[in-house]
Amino acid sequence: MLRLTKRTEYGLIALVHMAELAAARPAEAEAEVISARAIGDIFPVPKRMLAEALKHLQQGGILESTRGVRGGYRLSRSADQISLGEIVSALEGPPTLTSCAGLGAASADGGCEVEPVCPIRSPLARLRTGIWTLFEGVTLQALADRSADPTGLFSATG
Amino acid sequence: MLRLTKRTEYGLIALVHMAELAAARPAEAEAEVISARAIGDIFPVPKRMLAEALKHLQQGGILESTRGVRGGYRLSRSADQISLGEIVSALEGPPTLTSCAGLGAASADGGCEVEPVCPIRSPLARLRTGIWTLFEGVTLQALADRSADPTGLFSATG
DNA sequence: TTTAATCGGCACTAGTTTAGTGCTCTTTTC
DNA sequence: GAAAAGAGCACTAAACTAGTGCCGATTAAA
Repeated sequence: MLRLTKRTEYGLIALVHMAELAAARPAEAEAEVISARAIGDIFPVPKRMLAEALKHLQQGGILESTRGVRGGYRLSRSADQISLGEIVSALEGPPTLTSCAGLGAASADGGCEVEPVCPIRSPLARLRTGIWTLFEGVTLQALADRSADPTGLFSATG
Repeated sequence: MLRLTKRTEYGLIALVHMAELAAARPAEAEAEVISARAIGDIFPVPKRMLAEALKHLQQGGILESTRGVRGGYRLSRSADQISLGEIVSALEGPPTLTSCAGLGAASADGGCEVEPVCPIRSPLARLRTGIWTLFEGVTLQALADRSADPTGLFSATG
């Protein structure tokens, strides 16, 4: 039912936490790394799943990782340069909405039977674009700013 | 990954088809019923699943049904009075986005461990509202109008 | 140089959801 | 009464999700 996965939830929790840490730091200070373990100690989430999410975020270019003792993760950019669309895309792939409405205009996994006569392909593709635009317009910064006016979240939408 | 179910796809196909039939009819004419079989003969979709979808739409108050020979379904209102939000809600329940972010502000299935310290509950609830607003703003009429300007779909968003 | 913390990759299990089908009952027209 | 159509219940198989286990690679520190 249009639901995000747990992995995405955990990833978002970690990212928002990192963004809050960044906001509390003086602007000139370099971001310090924080380990998956440290985040897992703060929030009662399955640590392995959290690590899984962080790994995906690193592969998606949203986090930078440092290995070894004292290693960990940090945001690869400032929080206002990271969009929710990017995050969700890294954690569970771009939203497809329907099996046939992939991002490329063409069909999907082996071809859809209905496609030649399908009356909803085009409208659903437009709808998918609308959702995507919504996600692209929300920054990690906006997510982390708890005092933000709700409508402010979607200011970049129209 | 933010995907609609097949049942929803089939339901949407049927609804868009009915809306197109309605558009081709003179305004004063009463809508004729069309059977699940007849729709299934037009579009190559599993007929039973289609029937399942139509049943849900009837229960959701979007379609009216007539039983018996010559029975079938028809739209309970004109296509511009039916929102995509209603349709999706009837076919697969309202979009929840996350397990904890139900429509009622309170928690969900048995209580979330993270909730007391969760940094994303509020922002995700706002995001869910945004998606929901998007869905509410798209009418069946707009979905059925294939020549519509893509941006026209989302005119009711901002 | 050894140890321990940390990320990185592969694989596995159990539970839930989704897709699709079968059967029977009720209603209604012919 | 026969046939067409919706309504309801239950079932199976496949796919996806959540979560865990294990081990290798890297690196700072003792």
